[in-house]
Amino acid sequence: MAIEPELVKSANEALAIAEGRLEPAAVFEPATVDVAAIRKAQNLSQGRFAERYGLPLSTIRDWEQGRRRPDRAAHLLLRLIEAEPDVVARILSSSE
Amino acid sequence: MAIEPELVKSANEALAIAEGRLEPAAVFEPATVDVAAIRKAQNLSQGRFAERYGLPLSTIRDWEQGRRRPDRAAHLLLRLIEAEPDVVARILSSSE
DNA sequence: TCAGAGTGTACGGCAATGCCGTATAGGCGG
DNA sequence: CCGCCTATACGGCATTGCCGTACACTCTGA
Repeated sequence: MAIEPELVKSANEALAIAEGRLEPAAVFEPATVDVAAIRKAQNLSQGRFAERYGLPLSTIRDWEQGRRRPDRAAHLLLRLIEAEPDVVARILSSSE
Repeated sequence: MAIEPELVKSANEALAIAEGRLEPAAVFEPATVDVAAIRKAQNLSQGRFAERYGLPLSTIRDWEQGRRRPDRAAHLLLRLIEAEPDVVARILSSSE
């Protein structure tokens, strides 16, 4: 197996970070969100949840089934729905 | 020019709706959002806006330049940012 | 007992977006 | 004149958004 310069570089970087000689770069957080949990905390079925927040049912399904991962905007929105469900619902209903 | 059965069908449908014989189907609202306006209302540059709400600058750009249109989740999020900027910022900052 | 409604899992599939990068241009302070 | 900030424009690929269909399970009323 040939030596991969890129891997060597990365390994040295990891070592440097581990030893505190380097700051870890911004990492792309897996950003997991338990959509089902957020939804269930509000006692809503997938359908009613989707309807309540104006999102496509199929998209909710994809998220819950792990087939797709919500992008950043969706991610933030979900956290808002989790923390302030009524505020979100109010904004949505106003002017729609 | 050949007759297009689909168009004829649509035309008849439109007529039926116009005459009240049929309910208009759910229409996909163009759902335009003036991201730049929302951002400027908060006196933020594209960069600071993106940073403030944890969104990729490139995505903000795409939206403002009309190259891409925010999907439903993003759309709702933008309306939340517009109406309740501080609530959104607060939720975002908590736990990140 | 069985048809039907409601809920959820699973997945095919295409158009469209998300997000990264680079090039270009105008304004501004040093 | 150079560097910095801000914004427009766009190439490009992986991934998602969203629609549709098929199945399985549970509950309810005829």
